[in-house]
Amino acid sequence: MTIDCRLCPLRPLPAFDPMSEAEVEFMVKFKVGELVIEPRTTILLQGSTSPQLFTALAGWGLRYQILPDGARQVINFVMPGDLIGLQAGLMVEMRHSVDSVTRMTLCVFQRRDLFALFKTMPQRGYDLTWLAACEELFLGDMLSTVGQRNGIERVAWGLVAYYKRARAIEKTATDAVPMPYRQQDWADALGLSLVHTNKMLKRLRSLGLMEIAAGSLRIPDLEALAAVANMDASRERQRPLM
Amino acid sequence: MTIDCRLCPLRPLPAFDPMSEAEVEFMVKFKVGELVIEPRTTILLQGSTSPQLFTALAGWGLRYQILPDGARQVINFVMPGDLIGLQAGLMVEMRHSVDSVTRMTLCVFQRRDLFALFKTMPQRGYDLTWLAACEELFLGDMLSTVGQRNGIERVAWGLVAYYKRARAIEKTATDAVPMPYRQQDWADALGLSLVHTNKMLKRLRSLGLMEIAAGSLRIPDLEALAAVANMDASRERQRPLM
DNA sequence: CGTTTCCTTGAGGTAAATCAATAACTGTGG
DNA sequence: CCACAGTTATTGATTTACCTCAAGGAAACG
Repeated sequence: MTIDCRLCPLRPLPAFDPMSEAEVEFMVKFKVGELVIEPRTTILLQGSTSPQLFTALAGWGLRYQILPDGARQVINFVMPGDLIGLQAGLMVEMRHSVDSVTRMTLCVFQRRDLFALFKTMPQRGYDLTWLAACEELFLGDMLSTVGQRNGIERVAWGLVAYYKRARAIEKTATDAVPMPYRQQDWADALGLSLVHTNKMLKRLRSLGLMEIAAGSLRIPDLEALAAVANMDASRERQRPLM
Repeated sequence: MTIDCRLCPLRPLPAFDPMSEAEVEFMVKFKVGELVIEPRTTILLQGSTSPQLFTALAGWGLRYQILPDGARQVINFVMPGDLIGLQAGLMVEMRHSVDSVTRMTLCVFQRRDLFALFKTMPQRGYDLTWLAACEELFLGDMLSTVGQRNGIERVAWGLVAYYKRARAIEKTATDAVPMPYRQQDWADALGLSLVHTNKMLKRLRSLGLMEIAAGSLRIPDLEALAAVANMDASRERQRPLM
């Protein structure tokens, strides 16, 4: 039994653009099923091709690339509402892998239906491009962080960006967001060693700027942490949901 | 006097996907003009909005982001055939700037015509998404480089990636490609200091792996340089041209 | 309750940053 | 054609932020 797009629990969230009734009806047909993935399982493998693409409906994942020498770069943290596998859907093969971290539920779409989407529902094609542009924008910020910020700034930046994104898809009013990721995941995302990441986190914690406990992250003063991160204040913008 | 899309000098190049006659005819109407930009001039400014987007028809540019503390991250090197300003076209404001490095000629498109493109020429909408996905893919590789590779690997990786891309749009059969960028540009792209970049370049040069002289780059043995870079051999894939 | 995984902390080493100064270009006007 | 000013490239000396190594402690897990 799968969730009907008409009743999608994500769409009403503040993170996402509203969708017309016609678009929702289209998505109902576009969605061919749901996939439940166990924790720490590979969803898409670097170098492979996939006949499907997905939207994360629930659960948390990890997008990463492995270099020939075995080093891992975490590209981003996959949250509910994120599109997975656009590369595989459009181009020939994936250049990064996607793993689940918690148990995940994915909406499944067929790659071969993708062109029909552009043809019969241009608004959705436009949204898809928008989504790809969002991703590009985020990766640009990430690149600036890893390329130009020092250790403490990188960690602070990562936490702020993560927190903002996670808050926008949380239904609850608490100031804590889920944090199912390991310090090693953060280290690989920020281009730091595990040890150094740990020390920077300790510093931020002792400054009272953040708290990670029991699988959740709390940031009492987002402005203050953003100041440490050497980043502008910018609120999370609404984006399309596929 | 502007170049007719039907006679576009870029489209026949091996770097780009072929285009149907109907698509070319569409582009003729979509293109509203040409813009000639002097060297070292800002084309699009971070934080601004633009009613236009562009395709680089000739010349070389630089896409970069400035952090609050003034640090500059070069996002990529803009070459002929590259789309400029998709972010500004889709979303509200640019999160990075684009500068010319040499004199450039740009094809100009209207942001307000963008949705019509999706509506009347779905294939072109699809191509645009593909292009955005290409960009995302590149930024992922760039992120892995800056996050995981050391100095010598970064410089080698940068040169190989640049060379492959530049070769695919060169008409000549020489093994040299234009190199109008400064070492400072490379340093800001790779997340290294100018001094260290210089030392790594010197090392690669003394190993006979590359040669930069008189504004052009020569790489006698691409395989060898790629080996230093800790990267897989992968040839440049054809991509859409707007 | 033993085993594995993850987090934490200290010590020492190193790649890369910073500082500083000179050399090689590039373009401009006399 | 040369002198001059302003970039850009090169090199050496010194410092430091971060990495690696190593080992103990705290959860998590069957």
